Parts: sequence; C-alpha cells; structure tokens
Amino acid sequence: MTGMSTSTVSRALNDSPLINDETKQRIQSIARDHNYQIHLGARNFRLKKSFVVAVVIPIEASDAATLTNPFILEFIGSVGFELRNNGYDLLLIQDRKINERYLQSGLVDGFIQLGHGDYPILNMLPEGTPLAVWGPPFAGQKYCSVGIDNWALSRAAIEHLLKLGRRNIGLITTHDHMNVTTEANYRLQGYQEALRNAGLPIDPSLIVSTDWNPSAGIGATHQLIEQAPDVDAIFVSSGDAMALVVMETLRQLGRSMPNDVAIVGFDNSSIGETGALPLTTVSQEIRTVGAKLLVESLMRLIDGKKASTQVIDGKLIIRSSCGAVS
Amino acid sequence: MTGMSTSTVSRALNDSPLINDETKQRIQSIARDHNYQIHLGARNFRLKKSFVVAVVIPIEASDAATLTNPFILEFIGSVGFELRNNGYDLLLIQDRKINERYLQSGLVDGFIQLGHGDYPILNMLPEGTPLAVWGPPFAGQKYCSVGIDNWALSRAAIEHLLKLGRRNIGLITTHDHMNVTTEANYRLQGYQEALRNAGLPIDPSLIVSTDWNPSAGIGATHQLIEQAPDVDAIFVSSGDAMALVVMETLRQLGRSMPNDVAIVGFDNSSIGETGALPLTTVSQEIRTVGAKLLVESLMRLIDGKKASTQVIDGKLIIRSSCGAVS
DNA sequence: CTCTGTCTTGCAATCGATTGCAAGACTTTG
DNA sequence: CAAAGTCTTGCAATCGATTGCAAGACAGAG
Repeated sequence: MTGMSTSTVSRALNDSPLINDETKQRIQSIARDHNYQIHLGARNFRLKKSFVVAVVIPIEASDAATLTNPFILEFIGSVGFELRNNGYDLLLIQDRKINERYLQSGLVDGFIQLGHGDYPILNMLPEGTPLAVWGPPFAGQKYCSVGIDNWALSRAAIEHLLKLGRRNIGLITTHDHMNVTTEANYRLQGYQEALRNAGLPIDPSLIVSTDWNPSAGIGATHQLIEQAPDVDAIFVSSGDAMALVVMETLRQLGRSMPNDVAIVGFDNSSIGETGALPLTTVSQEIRTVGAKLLVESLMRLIDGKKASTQVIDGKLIIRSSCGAVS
Repeated sequence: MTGMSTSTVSRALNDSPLINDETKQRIQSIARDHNYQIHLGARNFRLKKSFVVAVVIPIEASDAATLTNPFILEFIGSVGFELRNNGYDLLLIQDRKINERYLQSGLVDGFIQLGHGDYPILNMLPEGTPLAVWGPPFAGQKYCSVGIDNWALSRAAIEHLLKLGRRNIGLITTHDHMNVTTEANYRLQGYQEALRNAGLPIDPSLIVSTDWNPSAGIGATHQLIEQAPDVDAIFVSSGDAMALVVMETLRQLGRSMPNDVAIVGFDNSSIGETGALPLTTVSQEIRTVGAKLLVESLMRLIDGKKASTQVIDGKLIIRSSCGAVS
C-alpha cells in the first residue's frame, strides 16, 4: 500500500472532504502511477448498485426477420448513447419479456424494453421495479412508457393520402392487429378513424395482415391486389423495410408509383430515404427525443422517484412516394 | 433461514455431493417456494467472474450511418445468441476500441470486437486479455480473430464478373482502403489480383472511395460514371446498403442493370435479397458460422487456453444483379 | 497548564456468496 | 467394545470496496 489504511485510500480516491488535501494528492498520484483500477464488482456489491441497465429487445437468432429490422439497431444505439451519458452500461437481453432475475440478482438496476411485449406480464411486475417501455400507453397500464401516438399519426398518414385524392386505401398490418394492446391495433384504429371521418366505408378486403418479416410484403401485396384491384394507396404500417418490398412487388405487378399507388411506411428508416422512390413515412423520433426521455424516466425510477408515461410527438415525413400534394 | 447454516444452503443450491440428498431437496424446495434468487453480484465477486462479455461495436449516436448498417444488428444478434448458449450475458459497448477498465474492474470476463478498429492498439494489450475480434487476420497480429478471407472472396467476386464478360469493372471502397490493416485494403487487393490474373490493367479512374454512409453511394456513382463512362460492372465493397443506393443512382442516370452494369455487394444483408434486382453479394456467414466460432474462441481464452486465429469460408452469393452466366 | 474543538486517520463491520478445514454422528470392522 | 472410516454439517475466512465511530494530533481559549 501507500502506507495508509484502506479506508483512507478509499476516501482519497472518492475525493472525500475528510481527507487532508496533501494526502489526497499523494494517494491519487500513486494510484495513477500504478495504473490502479477500482474493482467495480466489489464496489457495486457493497453499494448495492450495478450501474447497468438491461435493454430487452425482441430479437432471436432463429428468426432472421428480427435481425433485419433497422429500427431495432437505431433503438439500441440511441438508448445506449443516452445510458452512457448517465454513467450506465447497457446489458443486451434478447427476449420478449423482462426477467426479474436480473434485477433481484443485482446484475442490473433497471430495464428498458422495446415494445410492450406481453402486456399483462409487465402489469404483474412487483411494484417498484424500475422499468421504462418504448411504446404508446395502454389503458390500465401500471408501468412507465414513452412513445408516439400511433393512432393519431396513422390517422394523419391516411388523412394525407385522402387529401391527395386517394380513396381506396389499403392497409398492411401484422397478425396481432386485433389485439387491443398492440401498436398494430392503434395503427389500425387510426386508419379506420380517418376513413370514417371522411365518410368512407371500412372495406375488409383492403386490409391484409402478415408476420413481421419484410419479405412477407411480397405475399401481402399480391393478396391485396387480388382482393382489391383498384387500390390506389397502401399504408404499410409494419415498417419501412416491408414498404420497400411492397413497392418492389407492385412494380413487378405493373403498377407505377406514386401514380397508380401511393405508399406510406412506418419508422423512418434510412433505407427508405435513398431508394428508387423516397418513402413517405412516420418517424418515431427515437434518436432525437425518444431515447433521451426513456432513459430519463428510468433514471428517475431507479432513484426511487416517480416517472409518468409520456406521449411524444412523432412526425409524418412526406417524401415522393405519395406524389405531389394536389 | 431454513435452520441450516449458510454454507449448507449454498452447497445444497449448488448441488454439491457433500450434502445429504434429503436435506438438499428440502432446501431447494424452500428456496423455490420463497422465490429465492441468488445474488449474482455477490457470487461473481467471490468467484472473480462476471459471466458477462463486452461486445465492442463501432456505432455512435452522432453518426447516423453507423446506426444504419444492417450487418451490425445481425452481428450483435447472433453473437448474443451464442453467448447466451454459453451462459454469458452481453454488455454492449459503443466504441471503436476496447477499454481495459471493463476487464480490470471485474465487470466483464472478455471482449468481442467487431472489426480490428485501431489495429496497433489491440496489439499492445497486455498478454492474456481475452479478446476475439471479428475480421480477417493481419500480419503480426498478436490476438485472436475470426473472419472470412476478404481478399480471396473479393477476387472471386471479380472473377465472376470477368467470366460474365465484364471488362471495365469499377470498385467502390472506403477512404481507408490504402491502409494495409483494413478489410477495405484486402478487398482492394482481391480486386486488383483478379484483374492482373486476367491480364487487365488497374485503371485508377475505376476506383472511387467514400465514407461508410450508404448515401455516399450517390456521389460515388456519379463520380465513377463521370471518370469511367464505359464501366460495365461495379463491385461495391462497402456493403449491400450502399450497393442498393448505387443501383438506384445508376437507374436515375439511365443505366440499366444488369445489362449495362452488373453489381456485386458485400455482407449479404437481407435488404439486398428482395429488392428490385436481387443482389449478388459476398456473405460473411456470421450467423451460420462466424458467431459460433468467435464465441468459442473467446470461451477458450477466458478459460486460460489458447485460441488461434481462424479464417472461415465466406460465400459468393449469386443473384440476378450480374445477369445470367454467359 | 488544562480543556475543548477541529482535522485527520484507522479500526472493524458490512455487503452475500463460496470453500477449506474441523468436528460430530453414524456405520462398519476387527 | 474400541478403532477406523464414511457422511453430513457448521465455523470462519475470503473476495475488495465503503463507512460509522473512535481515537490521536494539534491549535486556540481560558
């Protein structure tokens, strides 16, 4: 050692006011010279903190589709950036639900989950579990979430198409869209509300559901064209990656865009920006606002404070895949 | 407690042969009933292990391009899957280089890094640092890496184009391609070797370098077409995402594919598969082989064994973006 | 010179597990 | 019945930090 006791050294390194300035300097410089690294495992154990947050992402190696979703990487990257700004590390958990084991075992201080996953499970968590979920609020939800208003933004997307004179607007959604506690359902509701407000009927043949895999857009497009040959716009609410596949399939089917069919996607992925026809889409603003609020909320919860569910402003980003405004 | 001492309980839960079977059952069932969770922080502290691996990925929130690279998500997902199979968690570190602090402080047991990053830095790490890097081997490298033979596969890609009768083959690469310890350089070497073997000159006007952002493909394509108007094939060695942008730009410039220009990409991202013109590309086989070997190597290093650098078989995946074989 | 108060520093407990060693109970053998 | 051996269990140290409390050194006041 430095001739001092461990308590003095500990206090010196933590810049405690109890320690004489001179001693402090000396100890700190010795630590520096010897390239001393505090053992965070021991420290965290003693302090009952880990300074690690579990980020729960529904990707599975067995399911190629999930490893393909560009929104997920953007989510991980921007949340990780905000966590680091707050002095936390990111433990990535590939699962559809949070596992309390990580919290109870002292491995992490809290959870951030992408999507509500299995909604009832989250609601049954013990009170006080620090958890911030990315997604829109649902009725009766007992935990904190941050997300855009999927319903309103979907309505805005459809209203945009209506304003452009489109009348046979198709919807491509995911199989879970009838489950009330899903984003897909909110997007469906927004779609339906916009049509109702415009006095148009809800035509079931204009609605097609698929799984999450972007390539499922091929079959969905064929099905939609078959069921509703006069479709003049498609809202691909399952994301931009699938929207690109839909556009390509339409092209092969001899439909021109945006003239014959206008397209709107979801997520504002960069892949939609530089394609053949830049994609009109809904931005979730995860990188600009979402990640920051999500992490801020979790930090409050970890500190034992309250954090309320927030709805942030998304954006309808208008590019040429819908044609010019008429 | 259960009436037993902590040592007995500890041994019972760890299924030690020292403990009477009956006692063991009783303790285990009590633990189950009380929903006991071992405190891994304490255990890991005692055992001087963390069962966490740091995965170092060069993504930055400030740099949108990196959050866009589809290969990165595939890498994270498949490495995470393999780690979990080995009982390890994944700590995501967004940086271009590993930080020994994580190891010394007991937070992680080892590192997996995507790409060699700053090659000399890795070579100066203290011996015994458990590190497995994804990438091709470089001369004088002192650490373990796993990756495909970028040189050979690039040569194979060009040979494929030559066989199809292409003679003015362009290369889009990244700015670091003249640095000998980069993948970009290996890809350049493969390109040049194939041309040399075919008795063709290396024409500098056929080589254009860009940054990593896929949208940089627009400018690169314009530059290439201007410098070499008779280009009849382009090897986009910077990845499939950029290859798609290049194809779109060519289309806008009035070139038809694959007739006027054949295209080969890199990484075999799913976005290239379902596009207008399915993309011929080089697969790094990360999901099928790479992640497994990478994690296996790291496990050996963590156990104090040796792990040798490996070159795995990549694949040239032939789709229609080069036209039919003539 | 003594008493009190301020500054520094060290002692020792603590966090929650694991584990070498000792010791008690019980069984087997001579 | 005693000695030796086998099975179980508990004691206590340990991992590397933090921190409440005690105690020593020193200065200033009375």
